[in-house]
Parts: sequence; C-alpha cells; structure tokens
Amino acid sequence: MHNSADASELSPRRRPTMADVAERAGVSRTLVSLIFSDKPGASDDTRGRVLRAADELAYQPDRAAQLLARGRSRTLGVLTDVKQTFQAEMIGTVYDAAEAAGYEVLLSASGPTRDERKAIEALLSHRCEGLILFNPLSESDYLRSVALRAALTIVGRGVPDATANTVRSADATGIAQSVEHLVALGHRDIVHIDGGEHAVSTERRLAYVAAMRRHRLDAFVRVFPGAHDEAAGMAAASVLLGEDVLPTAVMAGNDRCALGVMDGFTKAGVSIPDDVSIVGYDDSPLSSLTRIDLTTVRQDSAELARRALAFTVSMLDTADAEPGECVIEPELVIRGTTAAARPTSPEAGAPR
Amino acid sequence: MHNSADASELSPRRRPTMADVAERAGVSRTLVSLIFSDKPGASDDTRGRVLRAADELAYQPDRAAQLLARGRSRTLGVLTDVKQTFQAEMIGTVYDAAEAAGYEVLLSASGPTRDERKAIEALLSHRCEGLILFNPLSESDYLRSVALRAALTIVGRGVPDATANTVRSADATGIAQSVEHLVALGHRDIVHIDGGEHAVSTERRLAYVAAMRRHRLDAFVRVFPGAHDEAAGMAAASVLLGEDVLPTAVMAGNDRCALGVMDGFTKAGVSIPDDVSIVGYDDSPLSSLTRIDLTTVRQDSAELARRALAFTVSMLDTADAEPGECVIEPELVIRGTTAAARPTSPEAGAPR
DNA sequence: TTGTATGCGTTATCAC
DNA sequence: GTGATAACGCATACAA
Repeated sequence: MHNSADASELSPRRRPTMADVAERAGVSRTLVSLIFSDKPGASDDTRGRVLRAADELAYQPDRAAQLLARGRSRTLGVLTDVKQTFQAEMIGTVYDAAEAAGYEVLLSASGPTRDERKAIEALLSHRCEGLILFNPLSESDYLRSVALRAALTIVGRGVPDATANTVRSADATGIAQSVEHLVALGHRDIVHIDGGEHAVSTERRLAYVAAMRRHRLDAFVRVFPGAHDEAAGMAAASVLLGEDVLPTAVMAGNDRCALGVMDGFTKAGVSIPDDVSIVGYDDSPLSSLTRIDLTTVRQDSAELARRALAFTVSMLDTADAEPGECVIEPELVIRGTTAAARPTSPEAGAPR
Repeated sequence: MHNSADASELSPRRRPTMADVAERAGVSRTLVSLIFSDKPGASDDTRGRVLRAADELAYQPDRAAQLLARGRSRTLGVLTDVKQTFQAEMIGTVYDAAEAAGYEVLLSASGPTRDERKAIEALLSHRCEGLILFNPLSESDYLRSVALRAALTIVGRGVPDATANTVRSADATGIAQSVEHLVALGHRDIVHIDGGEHAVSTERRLAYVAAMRRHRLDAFVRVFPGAHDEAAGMAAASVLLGEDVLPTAVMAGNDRCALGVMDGFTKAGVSIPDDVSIVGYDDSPLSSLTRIDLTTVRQDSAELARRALAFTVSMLDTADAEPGECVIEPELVIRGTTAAARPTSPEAGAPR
C-alpha cells in the first residue's frame, strides 16, 4: 500500500459533486439530479442557473455513484485483441451502434501477455450488463459462467449449452471456396497453416480437412502449426523451404499469416503465384494493395459487429431473451496470389 | 426511457454482494471486506470459509462501490484510435506496465466517427486518475482543462502551458533524416503528403519544410493535403499522376499513407523506386515485408508507451508532481523504396 | 416547482 | 478476531 496521506495531498482538486453544484446555484441536490437526467420538474430559469454553475465547476456526474444508485448501468463491455486489425475495424461499428441504442462501451484488451480472464472480469466488475467477446479463447466452462453474469455475445465461435448469442462468419464456406478455387486451378498439394488455439482456427482447420476429403485429396492433407501473425507465416515458410518439394498452394490461417508466408517465399526466390499459390483469410485492408494482391476470404466485419451489438442489446432490452445465432456467409476474393498449379512430377507431388 | 419493470424482470440473477457472502459464511460484512482486501485481522479458518462461500456464489467485488467508498480508484484511462496499428502495439505495453504499478487500465476509442471529447469524458467519468492520450486532436484549451482533472500524459504532441507530461518521438529528426537520405540520392523534387489535423502531422510538415530549406530546396517545397490512411495516399498518387511531371520522391505522413501512394503508382505502371522514391513513417510491421520493403522512420513504440505510463504513475504516486517531457530519437530505416533520383530535364524538375 | 429520506455495495473508524 | 456504524455521490419515491 501507499502512504495514506496521498488522497488528500494529491487531490486538493477534489471532484465537484452534485452538492457543490446545488450550493453554488442555490438549489437542492435533487433539483440538480433531475436536471442532469433531463427530467421534468425544474423551471427553465433554475435549469439554466444550475447548468451554468455545473459548467463553472467543471462538474461531471460520477459514474460509480450513478451505477450504484441506479439499478442498471447501460454499459457494454467489449473484449478485443487490439493488435488484430480485423477486430479493430469492428470496434468502430460497435461504438456507433451502442450509442444509438443508448449504451456506453468499455473496452478491455486481451493479448499474448494479458490474461483474457482478467480482462473479462475487469469488464464485469465495472458492471457491464452485456459483453461482446471477439474470438475469446477461454474454455467453454468459463464462458458459460460468464453468460450467467451478463448478456453474452460471442463473435467467432460457438459455446455449447451457453445462454449466449453467437455471431460468426461461415468459415467452412470460406475455406471450402478456397479449396475449390485452388483445385479448379489444378492444385492438389495444398497445405494449411493453422491459426493456433483460437476457436476459429479449429473451425478453419476442420473445414480444410473436410474440403480436401471431398475432393479426394485425403492423401495431401497437411496442417502446419501456426498463429495469426506474420512471424508464424514466416516460420512456416522457412520450414517448407527446407523440405524436398514445395507444396503448390498454401492456405494460411489469416491474412497476416499469409503475408508472412509470402514474405518468406519471396525472400527465398520462390515466385508467387508461379511456383506457389497463397490464400489468406479476412481480406484485411492490405490484401487489396497492388504490391500484396492477396487472394483471400472476405468477412463483412461491419455486419458482424452490428449483429453482435443488436443481439446483446435485445437480450438486455426485451424480456423474452432468446439467445440468437447468426452466421454470415463469407466470400472468396480472387486476386493475384493464386494461379494454375505449377507442373509437378508424379512422385514429387506425392504426399510425404 | 425503457419500461421501469426491466430491472427486476431481467435480473433475477442479482449480483451477489458482500452481505450475501457474509451471510452464507456466517460472519459479518466487515470480515468479508477485510479478507478481500488482504488485510490482517481474520483467522485462517474463517478466511477459508469466507473465500469458499464467495466462490460458491461467484461473488465479485463491485468496482463502482469500491470506487465510491475508497478515495482513489487506481485506474488509468487510455485514449486510442484502435485502427492505428502503431498505437495498438503500445496498448499492450501500457497494460503490462500498469499492472506492475498496481493500476487498472480502461480503454476508450476515438476515431473518425467517434467524438474524442466524449471518449475522454467517459474515461474521466469512470474516475480515472490518470489519462494517457495517444495523438489527441482536441484543442489545447480543452486538454488544459483535462489536465486539471487528472494526471495527464500526452503522446505525440505538446500542449503549451498545461500541467501535462509529454512523450513524443523527435519527428523533426526523423523527417530531417529522410530528406537528408533523399537529397544524398540526388533528389530535389520531394513532395510531402500531410497527415491531416493531428498535431504530429503539423510537426512533420514543418520539419519537412525546414529540412528542405536547409538544403536550399525552398523552390521544391510542396505539401499535399492527406491523412494517415491508405485512401489518402491513393488519392494523392492519383492527383500526382495527373500532372505533367512526377516528383522524384514522396514523403508520406505515415506508413499507411505511403502504402496507398505506392499502390496508386504501381497500378499506374510507375516503378518504385526507379521512377519515384517513397518514404513512410512509423515502421509498422508491414513495412519490412519483402513485397513492401518500405524505407521509413522507426519509433520505439514500446519505449514511448513505457515512458508515458511511468510519467503518469509518478505524477500520481509521488507528491512533488513535476510534469515531465521526453523526446525519443527515431531512426531512419532504409529499405527498397528509395533509390537514386531518376534523371530529370532541367525544366521538368522545376517547381510548378 | 422544490426539499427530505432512504438505499446502492463497499471501505474505514471505531468499539466489543 | 469480530461486529456495528458512518461515509462515498447519486437516484428516487415521497412529502411539502
């Protein structure tokens, strides 16, 4: 602990309270309260006096006290990995939609160094009534317990048996389209780089395997461990480069990973798409740049965000709170990193 | 407003309180409070009972009530534009450092659609004792008033006459290095694309003008309106492409803008760096990718974040709170988008 | 239109 | 060790 004198020493500038405002305006506390919550019961005259007094004191209602006194907080918590640009895009939409619905938004960041659970508990401790979690990787058990404490919406995965809303993009469709596209171009030796422990990764991985099977390419199925960042892609590329024969196509867990793969290959003199085709996932803003020109799967981030917010709010605002589920169809965006498979000799193309 | 029946209807699962825990454990509220704040004065036996009871009820201390009852909140607010990846990187560092210092962090996002002032007030209303603002674009007057209400640290710009800490990178040095580098490569017709209304942009713009003057290139000084995103870069590129003669080099306001410029040029068949050299700012993760390979200025984001947090905390924790200032020297990273200036005929190279 | 009493969940200052 | 009791700043039902 710190020296207890702190409080007084450091805050000679104590926050002004409603009482201060009331005194300065020569009215009662109640009046100030009424006026600040825009309720009838105060004359325009006093209303003006009070607001002026508040302004002069730089008075600001204290959320903590409001929260305590009111039943509801009308606050929504959002868990996000700030470093994932795909999520960052959704945040803006969430803010706008929340404001329209009359809710405040609190952000909490998860990340490699920060415990996700702590981030969620922090949100809860601030009395968030609703929670929107982007790609949470906590175990389902825990998420179920969270669902008991707040209106929960999970973006990017489902949680069995939880009273939670689910919003996600149909990863299986996106992956299937990618495989389809590659197969149509003559590819058979198609490698998938996994996205790590996130639930979306699992889904994409399984979808990849299933799609390969459908095309009778069981023998070529190959999943590489990875993550959703450039470094993982580069690592995977360097391993692949060390092997006898390169695959003809690589499907990365997301765009950032794909960029890493491209980088590793390009550095090694492997030409894309002549030697190897690459497919990403997310259609991040960079994918469309000419220098990148990445074939990838587009998810409608704004729509995902809007639906997530709508679910959360409706669960809070309407009595019959049925948890909703929403799956948005993604779309393959074909660009310059995919082309016809390079010719491979029969044995070279064989699985290892 | 909503139907007032909500509160009871929607929260049959009322949050458990300390009283609930106390009752369940058969002790008084005070005891529970003591135990939860890790203070002496409870036997190990009762401590265990209480903790178990709390666990069974999924009890969680209510921050709002804590905040109200305690003098201090030990909470820091961070204002950030989530879409700027450069800032996103710093967030992680801030969280870690804050935790080490015993502070909680609240995030609030500003952005094109969201009012920065609202975001700051939201932080304040949650009783944040310290505020770290990344590249705020509010007027100085307002920021000065904020400095009166919380320990303020501003990253990216200075605020005259404010009791605020300032942490920034020496943009003038970075820009000067860029100009130096280009001039050494024989460039004279160097255009700068402005970053918009942010303070950093102004600083970079002025630094560009000053550096050009130092090299007696006053006649070539040319500032393009722009912003810190790809679209602005592309727009600038298309305008430049419409003119008679292209400049030999473009210095973008930041990396994202530089990417846009590159994209516009590449699409039009202009070769980089043979026809035009490009320099960015920030050294974002993508700049180092082979396909981009952007010459840019690196800022030590982690260090910036650490200093910002240290300043804020020390202002809060120590009595003699002298606002600090810290300027970190950036470093030009030379990559593949800059090369010797293409030969220009005397009149072609002349300013417009 | 205005003022008064009470409670929200916690901490802190006292007595027991 | 343990247990009452008064704040903290605000909202709200109620009385004036």
